[in-house]
Amino acid sequence: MTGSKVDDQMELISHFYPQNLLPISTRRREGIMASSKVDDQMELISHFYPHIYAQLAQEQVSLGETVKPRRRRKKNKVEGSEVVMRKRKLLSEEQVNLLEQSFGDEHKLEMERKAKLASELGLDPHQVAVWFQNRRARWKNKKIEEEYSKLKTQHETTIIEKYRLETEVLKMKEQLCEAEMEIQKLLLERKSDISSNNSPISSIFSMEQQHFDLGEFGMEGKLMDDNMFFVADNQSTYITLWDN
DNA sequence: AAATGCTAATCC
DNA sequence: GGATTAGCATTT
Repeated sequence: MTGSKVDDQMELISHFYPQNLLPISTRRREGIMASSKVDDQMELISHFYPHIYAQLAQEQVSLGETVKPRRRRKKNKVEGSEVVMRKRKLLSEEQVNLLEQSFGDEHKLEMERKAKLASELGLDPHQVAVWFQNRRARWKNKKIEEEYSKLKTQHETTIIEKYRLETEVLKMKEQLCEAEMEIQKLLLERKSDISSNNSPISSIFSMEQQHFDLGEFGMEGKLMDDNMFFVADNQSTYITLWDN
């Protein structure tokens, strides 16, 4: 890696992440490189002691170093022939905790709260704003997913109930069909009996049957003739014959 | 090491 | 504010 490339990189880092332009950066410039350890150190400081980190950053600024937070540039962008890589640093657990706590209180972020949080966390207020924006998006997604799975289980139980009811209807139709067939069968038997006996046609098909109310049994009955009794309740149909 | 997940940051 | 990108971590 050439020196100028390192410089270019530093320029980019400071461009996107002015807060990274601190003590260590000089060492990098001087080619001592192996930056990862030093970076890790600063990262640790920023992660676990955001206040101290913020303070350090503030000192650097007041010492006159040109660390103006310029507006961030985008992603992989071709500048001349160079491909610019965007850097990204995760927030520390502590920072996230405080942000979460704050988000729990109120999803919206007014200027005052933003500034306060930013200084407490040692972050750019813009970062805080972005965090809240993203957090709201995540929250909304979660809500949508919750609503979706709620509707899904609701739909599933409805489908099951529908199936159960359809089965019940089928069963009842079958029962009804059997009962009607039984009636037909018995009526036909009776009819042929009567005609073979050559006896006068009884009142089976007329409206003159005597009507009984067997309320005590929750049934209704009709006397068909001397030894046949037609009973119907809401479950099934019976023909009761008794010997004389 | 490819796939996947998460999320900070960017763009519109 | 929504959609998207891309860096980083974790999982497979």
